[in-house]
Amino acid sequence: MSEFINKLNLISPLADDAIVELLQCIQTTTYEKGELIHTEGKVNKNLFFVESGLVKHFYYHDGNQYVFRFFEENDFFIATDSFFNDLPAGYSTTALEKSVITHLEYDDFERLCQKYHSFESFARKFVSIVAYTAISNLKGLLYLDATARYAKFIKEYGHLQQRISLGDTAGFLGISQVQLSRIRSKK
Amino acid sequence: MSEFINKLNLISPLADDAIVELLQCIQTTTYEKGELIHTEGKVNKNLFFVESGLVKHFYYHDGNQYVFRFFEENDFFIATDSFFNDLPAGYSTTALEKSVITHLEYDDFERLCQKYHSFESFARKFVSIVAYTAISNLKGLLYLDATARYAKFIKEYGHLQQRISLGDTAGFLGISQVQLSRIRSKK
DNA sequence: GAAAACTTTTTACAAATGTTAAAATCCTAC
DNA sequence: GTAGGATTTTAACATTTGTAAAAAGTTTTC
Repeated sequence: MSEFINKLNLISPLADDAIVELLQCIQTTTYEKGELIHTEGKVNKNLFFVESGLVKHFYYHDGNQYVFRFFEENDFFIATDSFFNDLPAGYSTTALEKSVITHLEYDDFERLCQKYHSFESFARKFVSIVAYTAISNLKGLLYLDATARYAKFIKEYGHLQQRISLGDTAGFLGISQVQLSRIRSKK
Repeated sequence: MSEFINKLNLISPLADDAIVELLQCIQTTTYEKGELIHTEGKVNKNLFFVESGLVKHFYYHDGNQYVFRFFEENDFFIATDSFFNDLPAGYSTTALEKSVITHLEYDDFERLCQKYHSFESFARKFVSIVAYTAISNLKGLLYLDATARYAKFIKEYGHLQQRISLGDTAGFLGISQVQLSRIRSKK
């Protein structure tokens, strides 16, 4: 069975009736390596969950690709602009490996929130985690130079190092591949 | 009367009984220019609201002061680490001008969430705004150089330009005062 | 297993930003 | 209105990072 419900329950325990209804709403899809899960510029209000595999949020600016974040097994992700503000997504999400993704449509999400207080509580906790993670990342970007950001990346995402290319790592750090290669070779 | 309730109601309408109880919980304090509202390293789980004035989140790294964000009239703010995760605050907040601040203690916040579904809905919306704002800021930091970040700052905070010093602006942009001065004089 | 495609490293040079210190300007208190 | 303090600008030089292109290394495909 899907890990989706377990993870969700772990964040904030759901009432039984909420679980029953939730189970009827979720759907699971398999994406091949390189396949897009949602696309920049299009509204996509789903809540996604990575059952297995690895995905990245990315977007282009001046011809360079930047990577917002990676999501691995048991991570939730959303297209922030769409989910929170009904806007076209500011980034795409693609599978870096063959990935199995469960998703919940936003209309169902919102309905569950209104119908079940326990689901609304989960929703708040979930959004809190999104906010907290974003703010933590924000802090590092202001004052760390590329070398320090790379060290931070290794500390936080070290276990994924083998699965993420140098190009994607550089895109995540906001530096050029050349600079990252220099940093790697330095010590 | 405090604008706190009005702003809160605007984000997500509250049930009457929730408003009555909420009004009994909030407190208002006046801070002089330069006074600390909460301090880095200490847990502070309050939800704050700026009735009037201007404040900044800031912290030090390697002797340089960095500014997370500014909050003006009608803005909410929190010490993120504490509010979401019970951790010591990762930054301090200080008044840049004489400021009137309303606050709600976290225990009251949490109790109101559990007691009133309408308050939990507000809480989710509020946290959504926090998350969305943080992620929007995050995107800019990755790929914009200092000149472009300054342009973005002027666009978003232009109305506050007269009230924010060059030093604080540089701290917000994550660049040295010298570099900001160069950018300003360039055109 | 060889060719093609892709990824990573290296080199050389240019542009952006940091650091330190001094000069200029602005503000405030008396 | 002036002295002293704070803020902002300018200058000179060092360091970091970007860009472009080539070389080296890996992986994929037939």
